Amino acid sequence: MQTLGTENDFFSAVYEVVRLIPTGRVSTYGAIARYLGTARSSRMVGWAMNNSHDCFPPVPAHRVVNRNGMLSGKAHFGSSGEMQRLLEAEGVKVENDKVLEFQQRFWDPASELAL
DNA sequence: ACTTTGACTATAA
DNA sequence: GTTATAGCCAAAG
Repeated sequence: MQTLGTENDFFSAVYEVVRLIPTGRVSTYGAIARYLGTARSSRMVGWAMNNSHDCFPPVPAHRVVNRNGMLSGKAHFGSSGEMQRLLEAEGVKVENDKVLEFQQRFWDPASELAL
């Protein structure tokens, strides 16, 4: 599935939103799911990320963390600390698998894109 | 077609 | 404050 952009699949919708996350910012599964109208499908967002490897353009999944700001999906990246390394490379400080100043770094599509 | 799972979240103790 | 449990939806086995 190449998801050419005209896809209306749940996965594709997630991919688009995640790609909209600015560099140096992070978002949560719940926020994305809620923006898509499926607030209670936060788990599906993560699942979509799992398939994100088949999606193009690549999805910056490292910018998506759980509501607690913890890198819940870091284990799914190639190497240990890969996710954290990417975040730090974008200016997002991470410590103990948790985003520092998460609330400050948090990017909510429902708020940022709603204007 | 049914069961299990999963990168979550909210609530209860 | 943390830890345990339940609810949730959609896809994979």
